[in-house]
Amino acid sequence: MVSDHTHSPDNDDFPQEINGLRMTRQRKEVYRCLMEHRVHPTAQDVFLEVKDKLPQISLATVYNCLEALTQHGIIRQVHFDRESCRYCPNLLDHGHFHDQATGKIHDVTFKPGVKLEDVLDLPPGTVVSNIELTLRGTIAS
Amino acid sequence: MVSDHTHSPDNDDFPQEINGLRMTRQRKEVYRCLMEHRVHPTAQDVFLEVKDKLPQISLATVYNCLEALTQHGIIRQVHFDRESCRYCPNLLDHGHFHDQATGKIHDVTFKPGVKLEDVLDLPPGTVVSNIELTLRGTIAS
DNA sequence: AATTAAAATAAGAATCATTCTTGACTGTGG
DNA sequence: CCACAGTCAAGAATGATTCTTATTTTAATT
Ligand SMILES: [Mn+2]
Ligand SMILES: [Mn+2]
Ligand SMILES: [Zn+2]
Ligand SMILES: [Zn+2]
Repeated sequence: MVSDHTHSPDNDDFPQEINGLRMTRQRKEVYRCLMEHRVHPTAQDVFLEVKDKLPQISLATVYNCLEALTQHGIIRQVHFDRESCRYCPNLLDHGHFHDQATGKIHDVTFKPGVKLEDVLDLPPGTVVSNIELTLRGTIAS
Repeated sequence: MVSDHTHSPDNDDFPQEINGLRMTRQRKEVYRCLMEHRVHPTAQDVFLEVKDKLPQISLATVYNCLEALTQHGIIRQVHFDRESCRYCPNLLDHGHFHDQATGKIHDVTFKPGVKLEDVLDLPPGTVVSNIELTLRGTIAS
């Protein structure tokens, strides 16, 4: 990994640090990949994409980057059954709809003003720290 | 697998067949385990429990049984991130709350009359065939 | 510019839940 | 009794993820 002392093209307009996490070249590219395409890729998908920019990157490093970004609340994991994890840079409360016809995954938001407590029969005193909502189906044309 | 021609104790009041699936001794015990405890066990959990009744059963057979029961709509898989699958015999629409203090998993039902379309911003024409709702948190005493 | 310690990366090995493969067994009906 | 279809057990294979370790990079200091 040859580094340029003066003005590397990766020093773009990109912040050097997010949420206290140092944004290395690898982390920047991984994050940029998620932000640009927003298709909820797997680690493998990200790996193939990022290799264009950083040919020497390894899959393990992609996993490391995704883990670091996740731990610092910059992105989130998305799970579909036991398939490979997918990653999402949308930090707003939302669920995921898997279109079984196209294979695409769409973000799904709650209608404005909706709170889970209004809708679910939770035991009194329940404090919910995390929600994962996954839908599957099709979209009629 | 010694079988009793006359009146094995497993021929109880248990149906010979559910949803077109022949209920063998192994499948009966696996299903009974889920129905009796209702703690959303993993395949490994079921294996350890069922071994009391069928000491020669293998983990692979437990997986086979759980798969057969799932395919015939008798039980359902429950996923928590990428942990081992868990299994649930409650066929009503419901989600799962994972109490992070106790580690226990509780079924969570929707309040009566609630429909997803009332709550989610789904693209028009969306046909939802499957929902998975997972919550994590704690219950204040 | 050189020195140093801490953090990050690359490469491959290890892990482990799950699935697959294969050969043996069971029960039913002819 | 025999053939057939359905099941089962045991272990091998798979594959996503994690771990290990040596190397490289970074940022801070002389
Ligand atoms: Mn590409
Ligand atoms: Mn037991
Ligand atoms: Zn998303
Ligand atoms: Zn349940």
